[in-house]
Amino acid sequence: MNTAQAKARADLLKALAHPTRVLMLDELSRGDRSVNDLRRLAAASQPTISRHLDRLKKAGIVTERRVGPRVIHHLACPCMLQALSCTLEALKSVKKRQADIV
Amino acid sequence: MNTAQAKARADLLKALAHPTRVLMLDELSRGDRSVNDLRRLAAASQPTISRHLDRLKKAGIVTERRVGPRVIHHLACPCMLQALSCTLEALKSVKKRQADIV
DNA sequence: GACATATATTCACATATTCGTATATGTATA
DNA sequence: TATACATATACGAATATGTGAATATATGTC
Repeated sequence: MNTAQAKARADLLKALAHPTRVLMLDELSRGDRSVNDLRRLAAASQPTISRHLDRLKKAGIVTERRVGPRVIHHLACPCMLQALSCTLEALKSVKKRQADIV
Repeated sequence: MNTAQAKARADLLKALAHPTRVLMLDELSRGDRSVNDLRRLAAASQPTISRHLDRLKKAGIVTERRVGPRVIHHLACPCMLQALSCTLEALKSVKKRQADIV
């Protein structure tokens, strides 16, 4: 892997690497959602949610379409869900190892 | 998914989300490596490499053992490689979508 | 013990990220 | 056009992250 490739991958991972965005992607995996829908998930202000979504859009993970006054968001890269499920497995593995040491 | 779970997952993703650490994990997927081995991959100083490794260790993704004067690093969480391969697929998907628009 | 090699830590600084408040924009409806 | 609702952007402050230079620590060899 070269440097440019590594940077592109790291940028994609960064786009995921925030608790609020993790929650958002998990929710979007169950269907398209408006900004307000997603806002209810996280304890954050509306502008904050809007910016997190913008980040996901810029990374190309999420797309949007306008329906009346709302902007509906769609998970354009379902493959990124694998990265999420993979963190769950990793967490289990880390916990298990720590338990073995103790 | 609750907030604590989302934070734990995001922390794990953050540990991966840096070009140098992406390169390191890719290299460690092919076998255990010393700090100096990994240093050759990335254009960074020795202290910088050391701290990136520390970050991976604290996240539980990498373990270390001392062999003589060297510290050998081992990928303890091969499951995290899925997150890496998944970014490759996502990058392809994003590029394809952009090409379709153009 | 003196010295070379391998790795870690401290420090100071630059940059990036995240956030809420305030404000602007877009859309629908009366 | 006036008003309400949904979403986006600008701004400034707090915090986190990344970095190299200098230095400290650990290990092996002579």
